[in-house]
Amino acid sequence: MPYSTEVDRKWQKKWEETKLYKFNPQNIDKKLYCLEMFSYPSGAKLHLGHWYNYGLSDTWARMKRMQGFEIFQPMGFDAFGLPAENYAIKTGVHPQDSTYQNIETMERQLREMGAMFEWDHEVITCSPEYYKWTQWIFLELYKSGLAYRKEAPVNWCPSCQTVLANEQVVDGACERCGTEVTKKNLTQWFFKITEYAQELLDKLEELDWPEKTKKIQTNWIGRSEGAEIEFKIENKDLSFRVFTTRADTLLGVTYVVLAPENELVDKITTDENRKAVEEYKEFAKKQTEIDRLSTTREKTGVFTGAYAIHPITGEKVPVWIADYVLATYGTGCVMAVPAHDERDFEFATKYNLPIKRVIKGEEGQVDELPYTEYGILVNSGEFDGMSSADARVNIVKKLEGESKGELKVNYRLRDWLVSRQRYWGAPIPVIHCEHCGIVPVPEKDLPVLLPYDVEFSPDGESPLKKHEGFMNTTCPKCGAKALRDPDTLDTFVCSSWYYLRYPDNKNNEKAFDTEWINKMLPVDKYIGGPEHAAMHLLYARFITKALRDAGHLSFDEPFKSLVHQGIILGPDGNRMSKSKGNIVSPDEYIAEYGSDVFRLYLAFGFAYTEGGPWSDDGIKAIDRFVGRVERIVDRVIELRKESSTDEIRKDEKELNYARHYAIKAVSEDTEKFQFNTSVSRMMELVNALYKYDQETELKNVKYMEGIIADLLRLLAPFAPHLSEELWERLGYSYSIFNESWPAFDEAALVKDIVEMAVQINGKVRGKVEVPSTADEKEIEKIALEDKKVKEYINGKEIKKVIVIKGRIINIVVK
RNA sequence: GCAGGUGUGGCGGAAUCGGCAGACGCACAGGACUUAAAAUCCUGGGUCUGAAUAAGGCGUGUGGGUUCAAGUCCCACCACCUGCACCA
Repeated sequence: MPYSTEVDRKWQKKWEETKLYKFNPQNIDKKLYCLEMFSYPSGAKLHLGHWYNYGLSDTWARMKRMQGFEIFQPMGFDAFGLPAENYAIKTGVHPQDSTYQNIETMERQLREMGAMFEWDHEVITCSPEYYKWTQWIFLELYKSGLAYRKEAPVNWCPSCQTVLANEQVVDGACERCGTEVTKKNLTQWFFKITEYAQELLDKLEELDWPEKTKKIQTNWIGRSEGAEIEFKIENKDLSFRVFTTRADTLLGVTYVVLAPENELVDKITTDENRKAVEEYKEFAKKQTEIDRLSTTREKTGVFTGAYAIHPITGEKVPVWIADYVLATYGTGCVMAVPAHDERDFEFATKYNLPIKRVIKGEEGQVDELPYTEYGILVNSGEFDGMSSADARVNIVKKLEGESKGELKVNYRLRDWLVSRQRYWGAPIPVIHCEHCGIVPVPEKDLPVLLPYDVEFSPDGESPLKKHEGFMNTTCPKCGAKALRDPDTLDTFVCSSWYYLRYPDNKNNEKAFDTEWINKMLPVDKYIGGPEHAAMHLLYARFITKALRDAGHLSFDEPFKSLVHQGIILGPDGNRMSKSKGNIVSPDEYIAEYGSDVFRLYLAFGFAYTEGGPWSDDGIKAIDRFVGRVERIVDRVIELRKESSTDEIRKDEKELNYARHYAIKAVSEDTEKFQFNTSVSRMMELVNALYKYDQETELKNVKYMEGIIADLLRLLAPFAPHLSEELWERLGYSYSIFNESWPAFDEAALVKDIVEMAVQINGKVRGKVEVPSTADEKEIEKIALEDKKVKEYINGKEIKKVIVIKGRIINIVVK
């Protein structure tokens, strides 16, 4: 039958019945773990982005299979999370019901894609069998001291009366109602990812990841080398430390600034200044995200009335508070050097604080204040004349002797806030007991089940808090009445370990078997969107390292090699969105053309990592190409009945060249996820076959058929159903995916005669044919004797002749 | 503001280490087949000057540079995109 969705269904059924793609653990030595970022079942359907990600990853994996690898390619669902809950608030449909319904639809669509997914290994993060182990991981981290609780400001929407996740804050406003988001202090759970900051940075080097992504992580971790320097408070037994990268400017300090939230503030504020300080703290707290993000905003602050003692000069410097100092970075205190820092300069100018130059530029350099470059120290006593680079070390060394300072590395990375005051997530498995404090739920009592009958309309409190049956429990330690933790885990926790569960998803005893997982992991190829560069990919790396240190696995990095697919835009060149009405939905196209045509278009129409605008004409072109392949297969079947030769003549050699050129290029390009050029090379091979059919009177039909068979082997990963169908039509045995990937013959790629361009003074003026065996001298001779070339060089002096074998001849004349 | 990326025909996009720019395809034009159309098959093509299958000029965001040779390397700039954003 001609290619259609019927063909798709026929082969999907057969593949499933014969369990063709089932991973065989016996072949563990050839295992290849190919993983795509699993999908979030919020929309009811699979969208184009899923197809682009999964379809072409499957193409890559299929080639690898044919090259002899044992492929493990699982699929699952990242099923907890806010969209399902928001949908529930809007429509009243329970998140669990809508989620499982969406999963069902998406599973069906994923099957229709015809990928090799191991459905036996599916994981769904909202199922108790899965989140039991998410909770277990939380407890493992708690045991290792990597999970802790502290009060922290969280995003708060005053209109919805609820806490928002960072992703829900769009440009400082609530994603749902547009109200400006403020901060609210709540006691929250954190994972101590900062403890791994250095390793997360160091190990990036050895990963086969896009450089861009590594750069994003490097910036996100934000390592900064500097020093901590201690200042004492005048007349009090109190001190604080500042973090600075410019210890060389220490002698230029004219005041110091604490973050308004710093706990020292209350202790040092004088009575005269207390009112102003309290007011300012209140003002700082009310700052909305929008205000804070505004870069044009003027700096504000107030004097506390207290003075600090300069650690070197012993001078008094005023202590201010200002919200340009962040409580969460460094020590939450800074030394202000207005002469050499733009922010301090602006602040000092506004509040009439002294400005003292301590660095001057090199001779002749413009060094107007604020001068933030390195230079030579002045006004710095014993350090005068020293370079900034030397001074920033020497000054700290001097302080070190008096234990008033030390060199220090700081990171921009913050600990990961994992608790959410939301319903649709994994409950945090701890119990709060009046007598024993925080008590982890014993492993045997896991999972802490998420109850179904919960009122989840938002009113600022965790929905679980209102569920008495859930909240009330007994303390596992002392047996007294106790309460459960009402918060749920950030969904990024669920997705930070799913790749560990896939290979051992049925394990009831453990999250995974250590020995087995050490064989199956790390993931050999991970494919997904670049939007996860900082969050998911960093969290997953952290969880892997934490579990390694807890003794549960023995590898350092979860994803050896990473590829990001690009984004497919609407036909108008804009990002697809409902409001723009430019959404392309895969289903209609698949119904019309079949899933292979759809996949093949995705492969051919875009540079994989770039993406680009969708085009209906493009998919039609692929439909035509598929027709051409089908017709040439039918043609050769017909030719079997006609007379044939066994000779390998010039035409056969030419056709063979096209074959091996295609094999080589498709192998190399597909390996690199360059699907578009791979398809181009197959088109060229098809064109060559048509030419042979058209122009060669008496054909070597056997030879032609052999080349068509190779074409189908190359095409199989790109158009699995079609290729399987045509393979069968040719009478070959099931399945084409048990065939091995064709190898190319270097000898077939060597032509007897090659054409080379001849340049005169860098411009192409002619072409010559030279035997491929000719050496440079001979090539030069042939070129110089060429009639056309002679005309150009006639009467001119030949200065130089450059011959690049197989490429070009350049004759320089005067 | 800082960091990174991109810029190539009417369009999607190719071009390994600096070596014939525009592979492959779309759209377009011409031809074959057909009563006709569609489909199919073949041919053409960066652009400008030329009747031209003659010859030549100009061409990879802009301006310089290195080189026998630059889309590719170096310097400066422009536009768009992404990430971070008072990080001391």
